[in-house]
Amino acid sequence: MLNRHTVERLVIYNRVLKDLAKKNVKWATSEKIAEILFRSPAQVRKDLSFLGKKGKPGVGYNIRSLIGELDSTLGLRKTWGVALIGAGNLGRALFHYPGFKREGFEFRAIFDNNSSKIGRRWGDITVTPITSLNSVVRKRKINIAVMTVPDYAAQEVADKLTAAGLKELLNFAPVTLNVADNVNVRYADLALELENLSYNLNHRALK
Amino acid sequence: MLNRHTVERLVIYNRVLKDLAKKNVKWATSEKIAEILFRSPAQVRKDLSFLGKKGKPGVGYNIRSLIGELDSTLGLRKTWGVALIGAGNLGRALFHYPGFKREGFEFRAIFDNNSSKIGRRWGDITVTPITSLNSVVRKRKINIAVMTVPDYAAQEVADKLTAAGLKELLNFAPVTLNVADNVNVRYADLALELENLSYNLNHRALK
DNA sequence: CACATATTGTGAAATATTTCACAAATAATA
DNA sequence: TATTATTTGTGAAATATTTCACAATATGTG
Repeated sequence: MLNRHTVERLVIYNRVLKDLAKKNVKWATSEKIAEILFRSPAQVRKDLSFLGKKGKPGVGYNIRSLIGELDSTLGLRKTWGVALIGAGNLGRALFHYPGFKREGFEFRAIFDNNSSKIGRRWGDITVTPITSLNSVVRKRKINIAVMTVPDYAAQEVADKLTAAGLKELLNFAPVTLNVADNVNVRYADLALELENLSYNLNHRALK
Repeated sequence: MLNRHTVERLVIYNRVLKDLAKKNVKWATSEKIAEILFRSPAQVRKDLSFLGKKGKPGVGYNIRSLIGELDSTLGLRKTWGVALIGAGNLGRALFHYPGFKREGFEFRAIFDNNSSKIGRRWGDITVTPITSLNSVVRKRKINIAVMTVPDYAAQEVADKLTAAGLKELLNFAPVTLNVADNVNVRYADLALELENLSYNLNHRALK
């Protein structure tokens, strides 16, 4: 089992390699990859070494085979079922985000408790109240939940999702969720991202 | 100058403290804060110690004064001007995201080169072609750019933004940007977030 | 084939980050 | 006021992560 930081980097190597493949590049050295990502070649090699011996000394890594290996390790050869919880503006944007389908993530359900939204159709999916969660998760093989609910609702929604057996959550609500150890939450807190930039701005101003 | 990881945590402490303040809690110990965030009390204390001595032994931290200190350090007492580059679905969702204004981030310009979007009004802001970037950045005091442009356009847009003097970028395009050392980029790559979860799913399946 | 050149894979060394542990400081109690 | 309970702030120790450095391996050339 790889640690979180390594996986975060593998995911990025994969993207960079797919970019290079699109440009018809066949081979890349650890130095080349490191240069694109502003990292050290040693780190790239150590990270990639977790995949087994895939590089050729004197030559580098074969991009196609490395992408294949990364896709396997990262679980990107499969299609995963995604449920969207919260049919608001942000939910809609994510639902239409092209990057998801491309990597095998398929929205299969949309939940919202707002009666003005229930029953509406987004593409071929109907917005459903969250009371139907358990059966939908089972029937449509949902693996991942993307939470775009208001902050006050987030913990309760997370409880329901995990009770329904979901273990992988992507949370856009600005709340730290309290979940069991075997549940993974990734936080995409957009305001916090800006606040990090704000610190830099402020620090520049003070200099 | 604090390191990136510390700032990332300060930003989260600030959010947690504001939550507690909303619930009328007046004091919090490092242990309490750590518990909410699943971290160690020692780390909370060490992080907060960068603000100077703000805690009271035997009691903990006064939430109001700590929030004030964090807001100052993080630059959240000021209002920052934000430009949105890319008037698509995701851009629209971010534009309406309530968390930004609350913390003093104000959208003051929207750029898009798509002629069908130029001239449209979002609230009281008109979508403008990116050719007007330099003058708008100056006139409307833009400090931060939020990039929701397609991946193929991202580097070129980043070049223009930095040429216009912007040094803080929040990038939603799935591309590693090549920028000068004095420019900060934060990446919000939504597909990568799902791919991290995918690794966990896959690993569970293999067990 | 011998030699030169390039780059991997990986223990060991160097850095960075986190936790420990405890003296100092505060408050509550008698 | 003395005593007890807490909890901070912080050097030192423990962990974790990254980089170094080099033997091993692949390719190209004459």
